[in-house]
Amino acid sequence: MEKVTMADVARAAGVSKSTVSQYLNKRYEYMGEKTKQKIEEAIKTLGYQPNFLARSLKQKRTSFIGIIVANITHYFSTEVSRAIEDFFHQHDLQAIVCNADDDPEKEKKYIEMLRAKQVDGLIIFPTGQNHDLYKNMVEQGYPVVFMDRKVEESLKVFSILTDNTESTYKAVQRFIDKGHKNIAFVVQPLRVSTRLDRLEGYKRALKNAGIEINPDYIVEADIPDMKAKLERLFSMEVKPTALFAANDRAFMAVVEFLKEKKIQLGEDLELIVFDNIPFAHLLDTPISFIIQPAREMGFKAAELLYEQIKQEDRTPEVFVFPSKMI
Amino acid sequence: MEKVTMADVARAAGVSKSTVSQYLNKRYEYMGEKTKQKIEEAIKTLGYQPNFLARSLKQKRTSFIGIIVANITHYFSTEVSRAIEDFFHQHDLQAIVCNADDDPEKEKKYIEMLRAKQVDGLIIFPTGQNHDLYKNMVEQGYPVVFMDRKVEESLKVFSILTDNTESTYKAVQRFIDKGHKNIAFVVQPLRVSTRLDRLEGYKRALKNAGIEINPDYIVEADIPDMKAKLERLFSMEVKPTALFAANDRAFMAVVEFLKEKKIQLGEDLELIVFDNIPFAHLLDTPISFIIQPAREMGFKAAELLYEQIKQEDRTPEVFVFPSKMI
DNA sequence: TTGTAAGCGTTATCAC
DNA sequence: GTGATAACGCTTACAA
Repeated sequence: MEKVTMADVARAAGVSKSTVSQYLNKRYEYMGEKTKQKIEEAIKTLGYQPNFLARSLKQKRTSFIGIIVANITHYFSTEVSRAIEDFFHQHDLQAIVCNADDDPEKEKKYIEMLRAKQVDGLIIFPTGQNHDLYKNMVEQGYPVVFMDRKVEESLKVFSILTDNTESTYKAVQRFIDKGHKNIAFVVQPLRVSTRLDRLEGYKRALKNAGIEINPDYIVEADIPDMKAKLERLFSMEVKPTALFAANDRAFMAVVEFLKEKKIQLGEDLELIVFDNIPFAHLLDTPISFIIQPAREMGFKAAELLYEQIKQEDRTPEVFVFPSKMI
Repeated sequence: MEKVTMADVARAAGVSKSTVSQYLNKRYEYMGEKTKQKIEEAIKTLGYQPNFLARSLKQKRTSFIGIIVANITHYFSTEVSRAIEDFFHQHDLQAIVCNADDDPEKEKKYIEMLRAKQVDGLIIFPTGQNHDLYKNMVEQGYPVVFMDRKVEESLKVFSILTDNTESTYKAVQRFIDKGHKNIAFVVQPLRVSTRLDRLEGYKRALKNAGIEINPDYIVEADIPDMKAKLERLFSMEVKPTALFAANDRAFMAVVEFLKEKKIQLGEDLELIVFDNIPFAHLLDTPISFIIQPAREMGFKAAELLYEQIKQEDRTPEVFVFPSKMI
């Protein structure tokens, strides 16, 4: 195993550790040409590999940043993460992606682990249940950016969101314009702000059109239970003619259900989904998607985090990126 | 920012650093109950968070492992990575995923970076162009497992592969059984073993059936150039009636092309793809997929790496997981 | 231009 | 049971 250390190189080159360190950090302004060469050679022959851990300990930065995703199975999350990774790769930082799996305990564990391992900052898709932790980080001035979901208003933090209510409102409006009256809304448990905001948009659109909100048309269920609830929805006397899926996972559940029941998309039912799915353009079905500008959002988050890491002070702000329907 | 260190806790609790360390490592066999409580209290009031970096430096392990993926845009890669992450999560190690983007230079950079940062081991989807580096790691006894693609035979390493040639052979055989004679093979540059092996299976199947291999039916191109080459393929006098896409990216390019040209899948052309794609089951098109047991492969790789990390010696071996067509 | 020595925050080995 | 003290491998004043 590797054991060659800077001291070995120094010895081999007949110089001191500090000189080697200078060399490694490319500070050869005032370095003798021969010293430089001797070091170079020693490194080669010994096969020396610097230990960044030791450096990090000293410098108090690891060039790692963490991304804690509430649920990685949302395509949106992976798109955003990828954008963040790309940004940091350009700045020679490495992103570490952790999946909290919608579990606040796991989220907590990850936040603590990453902080213990001294990552330089965190971008979090919050589960929303760890306010104290969030607050703690913010108060300590630890670089952090929240993504996708709101955290308690009182926390002064950088957040990146999309216009959930607005976009949903417009989409449902579209259904209404087309003459739909029986519009279903399918969503996972309303624990998080995105889902609540989208529901709000749905309700507002109906209200605005003078359509009564029928609670039976609002299907709230965990993915495993969704099928059963959909079963109930589609066995109602007055079946919905349009359906809004509040995210990609809900959408998947719906499509699977429809396939099974042989309900024809476009004919028996119109569908709008909040979120993009990979290869959406491959489907030649008449589904509309509300697409968040994932890459832009990711880049912005990365940029905001990077500024904090570089200690460029700036008051926290919430950035809202509008989504587009296609 | 956080600055509370073990020394602070020790001082506050009126004990020595070593005792605190004992406490943190849950070695309270021989620890006075009151000392324990004093430490506990000091930690609480100071809000002490241990610094794992320092510990890692001392213990020479970081509880990080790296995954270097040749190209993360292959769905297979993300499936495998996820399985690996899951495995290590159970063992309290964190995976760091890096995307080499099919670029050997980038791969090299990542390998060096991760090793410099002292990750405990590496699972690599090799680009294949960094033999010296690979060799170097193996010779130094650094824990490493190769995934998906073969590296030079001479290297005695753990590898996880699928039966590329066999599976392709069978698939093409199926085309032939159905009466197809003009079977195209679409692939990205034949730089890597998987693609070569799949091509080998294709050729063998044709040969075995006494069908002459027509080089014009073998489309080898980078994704951006693929469209042009497909254009050429489908403007031949004798158009292919069946097409084998050597991976998901090639498949995507093909489907886009077909859509544009309004060529009907199933009617004008039959399609088999090597690789799964997300939501494949949503498509109600008559496409066959050759699916690698990604999770199993990932778990196996993780397990093999973990054994190495735990210093459980074992001679390197190549594991071949059969794929299945659906 | 190069060397000395003191950290960085832990853990580990011994004494006591 | 607990505490000095020396590592771990590097960076960084400060000296020389």
